[in-house]
Amino acid sequence: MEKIKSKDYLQVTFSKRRNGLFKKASELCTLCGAETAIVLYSPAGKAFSFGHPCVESTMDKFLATASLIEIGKSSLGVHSFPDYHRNIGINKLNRHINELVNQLEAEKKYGESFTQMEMANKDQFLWNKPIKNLEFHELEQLRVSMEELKIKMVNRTEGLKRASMLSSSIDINQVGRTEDEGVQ
Amino acid sequence: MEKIKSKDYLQVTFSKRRNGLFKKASELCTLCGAETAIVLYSPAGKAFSFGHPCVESTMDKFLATASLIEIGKSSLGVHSFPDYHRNIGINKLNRHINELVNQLEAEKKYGESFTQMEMANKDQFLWNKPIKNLEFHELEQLRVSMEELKIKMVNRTEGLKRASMLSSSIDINQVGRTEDEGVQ
DNA sequence: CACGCTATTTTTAGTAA
DNA sequence: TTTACTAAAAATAGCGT
Repeated sequence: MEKIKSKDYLQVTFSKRRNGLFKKASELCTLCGAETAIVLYSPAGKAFSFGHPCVESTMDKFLATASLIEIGKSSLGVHSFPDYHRNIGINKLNRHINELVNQLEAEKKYGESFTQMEMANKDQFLWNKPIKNLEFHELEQLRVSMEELKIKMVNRTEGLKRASMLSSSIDINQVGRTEDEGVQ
Repeated sequence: MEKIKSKDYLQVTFSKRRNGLFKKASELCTLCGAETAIVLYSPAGKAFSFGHPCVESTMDKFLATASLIEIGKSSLGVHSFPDYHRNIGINKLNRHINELVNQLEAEKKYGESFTQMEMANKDQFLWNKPIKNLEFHELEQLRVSMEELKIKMVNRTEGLKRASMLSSSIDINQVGRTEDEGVQ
């Protein structure tokens, strides 16, 4: 099976097979209640997408758990391209993946508390005033607030560093995790 | 076509059809040289992915252009589910998309400078020492450093707020863009 | 690009391992 | 979760509109 050379046939084939692929995906969704996200770029550079319940939610879920891992770093390019369905080495990778998932979940928590800190903090007004204009007791309050933030940030960056160091040694194109995270 | 009830058959069917889907995708890639990203969550919550040249690059490309739009918000659920292949309303959406793309590019910049600030700042040692142990001039330096960070953070949260407000008014499940962005 | 048509190839359900 | 087998169902190429 090779790349089609005739531009006309290429377009027609792409169009047909795209519909076929999306139909298969939709059948899989209805039949199994699976969550899906598909992104497709035509040879002309046009984007098509399909998702259930929607592209973004599924992608987000994926990015939230597997994200920092450079999944498929050299993945389906060239050498392993025809081997998408093989089942070798998956088990070997599960340890790494689980580590990463835990890593990332911890990371996510920091991220959430961090965001809350940014947005909804009761000391928000302190952060929005020029420091020059603050009274001394306000300054002290801000200092405490900043120190809290500092801790969260340090933890967060440490988490990121650890996660990225871990992930840099992994190279996969298909990942199955074993437990957790019920659908919905 | 309905959701399979028997758990055993559901698993088998999912496994088979997942392979079918990935095979179709890989054929589409070789035949047409298309870029692809597929993410699948099994009914058990297990993640599978396929991508060419890799999941991340294709996703990134997609997210960079269409991202914060809640693509397929009500997408393939119920009403529009069988209409995955329709091609209506694309032009109407392009304006929104362009707005969002600009929004996101600005947003991305803030995010990057913010991350740099966190991680690679030359004052990093200040952030890693207990505040109690800092000399006065170091404290002053840290204060400046924090004030800079504060500005970035405020900008960042403002950007996020604006972007999410914009995106909440859009609702599509398939997007074709008309110009730009040649493949590769 | 989308659609109809049809011979041919491919995929799938159902079953069992 | 995967594989093997087979009859039945579906997708596709190649053609034309």
